[in-house]
Amino acid sequence: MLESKTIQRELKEPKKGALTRALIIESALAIASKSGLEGLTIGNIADAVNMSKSGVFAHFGSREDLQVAVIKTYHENFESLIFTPALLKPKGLPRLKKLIDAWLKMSIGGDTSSCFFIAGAAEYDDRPGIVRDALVSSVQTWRAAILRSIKESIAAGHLKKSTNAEVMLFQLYSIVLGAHHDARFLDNPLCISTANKLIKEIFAQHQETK
Amino acid sequence: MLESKTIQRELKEPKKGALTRALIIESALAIASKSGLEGLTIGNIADAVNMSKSGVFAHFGSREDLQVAVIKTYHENFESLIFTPALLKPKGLPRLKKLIDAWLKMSIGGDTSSCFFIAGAAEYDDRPGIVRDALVSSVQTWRAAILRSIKESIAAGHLKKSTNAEVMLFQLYSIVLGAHHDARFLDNPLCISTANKLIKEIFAQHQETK
DNA sequence: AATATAAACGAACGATCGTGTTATTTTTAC
DNA sequence: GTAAAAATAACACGATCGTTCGTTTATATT
Repeated sequence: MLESKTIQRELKEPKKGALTRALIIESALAIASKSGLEGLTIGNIADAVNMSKSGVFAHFGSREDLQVAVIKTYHENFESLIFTPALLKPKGLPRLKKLIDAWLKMSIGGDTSSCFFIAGAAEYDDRPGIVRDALVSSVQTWRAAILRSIKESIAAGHLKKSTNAEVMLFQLYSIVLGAHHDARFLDNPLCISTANKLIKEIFAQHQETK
Repeated sequence: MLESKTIQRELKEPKKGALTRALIIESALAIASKSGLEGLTIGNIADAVNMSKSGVFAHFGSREDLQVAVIKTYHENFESLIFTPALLKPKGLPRLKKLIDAWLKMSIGGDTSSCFFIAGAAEYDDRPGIVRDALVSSVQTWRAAILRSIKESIAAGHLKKSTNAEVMLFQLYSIVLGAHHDARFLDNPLCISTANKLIKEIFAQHQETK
């Protein structure tokens, strides 16, 4: 139509292809959140967006490239949902607490969705390839962000100097993994409060004047 | 009934079928340890044992039943490798430490193998069916054993009375999950010593006279 | 040795997968 | 408005999957 055409021109040039590509990824994200990255097939995505398999396929060139694109988008969403909001908190312990808190809350995800960084890690821990590489890269970025915040907390005097940042990262990360495990596999929702309690303990442990 | 007759026969002299069935499971265990339970196919098992697909299939009736049989066998191996040896240690903290220590050591598994209870949990946390049910059942049995040992430690005065056994179970379990994650996904072998250090800390934390 | 039962095979099935090839439609550019 | 370009569809391919079926070979019983 002429109208939409004009409007599209006015809004710069988001070509049609880029739009449907984004739509495909969005739909793929929903599917993968429910069935894992390995549950993604060209066919079920095509069904979800009412397109032909070849139509979907043409946007990415291979299933693996599509999976990587999904991971990349998830990574961006993760940053704007978890990381960026935490930057509003003051550097140091407040920001660190916010990072972990928001992540824990999101990683379990009420109904069917779960955190890619956790679910994907298990899915691809023995499956080499670009999908695993993309996952590892994202997870390492996320871990580096936590680590940085821990170190800032130490530098700011919020945590004691003797704290080993890497060890504390492992502690916090393990708790979230444990909560994910208990919630998703064992269907035990109680674990959330347990995880919160333990996270609080970890912070306290690293604050004690020694 | 016919069943009891069959059972009696099997108990007397193990027919050929039972032997090859055991051989198939053994081979399937090796494959699944490397590629996960979902990496098990009738085809690759048949190749591994030099049999036809239909020959392998006939022993189980379905792929799912085969997977369940593999889990059951793994569970038995786990008990005789991790659980039973720990019973030699005196009830209480020594036995608990042995349980966790042996499990951590085995769960990472030098080369390619990983713990079914951990890898399987992630694989089937959103895949209902008899395979998931078998996994959950095994994991719950294992967790119950740890929990019991924690409570025995409290009763024996090795751990302080105020210790919440379920919370401590969550702590220990999370550390092992974290070690598994770091070792298998991030290829970071350093995590083993970190995990050991933290497990020691957890024991110490629950020993403090408060 | 003859016979009955169990075990294993080989081939094929229907389904689904990722991925090409080719044609058609839709969008963009002039 | 028209031509070039991009997006999508239609169709088919080879591979692999779990499963079924009829047959053959091995084992056990009498």
